[in-house]
Amino acid sequence: MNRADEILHVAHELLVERGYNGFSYADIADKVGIQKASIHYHFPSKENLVQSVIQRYRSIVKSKLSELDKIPVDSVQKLRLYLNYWNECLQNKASDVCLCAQLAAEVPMLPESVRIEVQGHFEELSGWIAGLLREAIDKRQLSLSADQVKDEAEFVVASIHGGMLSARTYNNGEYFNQISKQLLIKIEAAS
Amino acid sequence: MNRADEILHVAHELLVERGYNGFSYADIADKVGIQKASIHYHFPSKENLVQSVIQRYRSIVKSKLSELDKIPVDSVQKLRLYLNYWNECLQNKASDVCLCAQLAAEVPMLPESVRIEVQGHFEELSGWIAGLLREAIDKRQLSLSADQVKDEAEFVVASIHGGMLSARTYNNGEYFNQISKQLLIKIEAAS
DNA sequence: GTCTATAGCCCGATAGAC
DNA sequence: GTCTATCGGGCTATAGAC
Repeated sequence: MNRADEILHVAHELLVERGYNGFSYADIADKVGIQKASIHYHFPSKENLVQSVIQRYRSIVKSKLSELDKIPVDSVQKLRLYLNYWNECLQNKASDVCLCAQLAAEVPMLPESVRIEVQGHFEELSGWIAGLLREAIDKRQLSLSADQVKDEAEFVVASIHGGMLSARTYNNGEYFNQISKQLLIKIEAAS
Repeated sequence: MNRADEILHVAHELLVERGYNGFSYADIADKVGIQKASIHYHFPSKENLVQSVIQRYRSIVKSKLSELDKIPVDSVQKLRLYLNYWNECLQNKASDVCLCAQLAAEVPMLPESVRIEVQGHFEELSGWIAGLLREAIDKRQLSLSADQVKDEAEFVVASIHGGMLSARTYNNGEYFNQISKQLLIKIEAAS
């Protein structure tokens, strides 16, 4: 891992833990073991750095979701695998939420380039979930009309992000686990 | 409204918009039309000020919820009224979310006294919703076992807070409206 | 690429006059 | 209660040596 990647990795951790306004170049420098000024060589501004962190995150998410898509299981099971991934993260550390769910709280203050990336992730995630729902409808595993799919997908996204917020607030990943179980029960109830 | 209340009111607005790390005494001073130092006379530290803002918020919430409890409608309708309240807030301004949902994202960084207030609000809200669910079960409007009530209430809280996050991210209160509609559909489906 | 040094600004908080 | 002035420190960012 080269120095730029190292900085992106540490910045990601700090962003998830503390948000845009809650971390500084000094924090990164301490963790990486370099000086503040060296970070500016790789990423000229904080806005640029954070945008790069999110772009990297989004590309990782995209590849993980397409890996999920390749697994030969039904679409509700794919959603279950996505929820399990976050459940494992949150059981280890209750504040280890999705980067974009974390930054969503700061959206009104974020530089525009960063805000656009956060919105982009939300759209991509709800788009992926909408795809799962359509697949389940086609296979008669779900009885939902086509014009309800988008709203249902946004509901699923909101429940997931809200579950992360609850786990973080109570400092207990088990809240996310229970909330995601309730979510799956409700989705499967519409079958 | 005396000066202390005025400061609390403005600090609340700034906190909801920008979070704990996103606003300063200078911001409050500008909006109220006084000097920074004057704020310290009323609230010696930022931690103290924010704790006071949340305590005031929680007491207002508590009185509004007990007003709702007095209305002679069924419990699902009470939840609908709670959701409608937030829906109106978010239609006017998509970033006008619950103070504690906003601060939840910053929980790992908050001073302990503030974090405790945020957790307290979460518990109180989910407790109120659990009460509604039990009432509906007693009246045979909902078929849910007693040991599912707490998880169901936490799920409702998470969906609401996640809906606020989505409205803020997309800068569009309509997202909250749709998400809260989906939530009510799912709750009523279990009847 | 990384360093030291520093500019320029904002932060929370305090002292003391009025 | 509110003011002016200021302290000590943190912030992002830049300049320039190595």
